[in-house]
Amino acid sequence: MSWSDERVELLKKMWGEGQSASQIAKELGGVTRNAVIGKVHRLGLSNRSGSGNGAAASETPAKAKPAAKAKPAAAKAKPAAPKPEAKKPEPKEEPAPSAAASRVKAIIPAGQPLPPQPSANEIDPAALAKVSEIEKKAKRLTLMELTERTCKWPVGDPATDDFWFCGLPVQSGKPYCEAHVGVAFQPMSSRRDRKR
DNA sequence: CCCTGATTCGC
DNA sequence: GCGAATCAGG
Repeated sequence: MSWSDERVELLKKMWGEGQSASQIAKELGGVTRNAVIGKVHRLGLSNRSGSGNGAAASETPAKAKPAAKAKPAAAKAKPAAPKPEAKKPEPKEEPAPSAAASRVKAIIPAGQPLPPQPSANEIDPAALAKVSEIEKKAKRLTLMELTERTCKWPVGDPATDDFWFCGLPVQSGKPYCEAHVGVAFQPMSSRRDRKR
């Protein structure tokens, strides 16, 4: 694969959007993230820290990057209210994307919170807003496309066509992306005790 | 362990 | 110019 004009443009665009090199590489196809980074440098893009070296200017993508394009996503879907438990038409049980990898470790370690039950939970509005925000950028993966490191947050109703998994990069080790970890880990504080 | 970008250097 | 290998950090 060579760096055609179009590919370079896409590279520039995505880099400008704050996409990671690996994501760009994946999108382009036929190149590794190293290739992308190398090209970025050759193009004179790259960092803003200008100095030095050694230290990677780690930037958190999906942060302060208002980009409303890239992928034409069906705009709608009700914000928030993810359904727990994806039931697929197979008599299988919980999603177990680890099939291949297996033996490594459980994808969802015991004690890991499951998605909140819509009826039995109140989630921080800010976290929810964040979620509906990122869901626009979600990869919308199917069950089979999930991997050990894609967000497994279910969106929509499994019984309808509108069902998919977030699919964004997970937050190290956890089963969900950053935003979804945010709501999944909500401490049940908003539990005002009902004084019967 | 996973990830990120940065740099080097043989091709 | 290219990108794998390596480095450095989170």
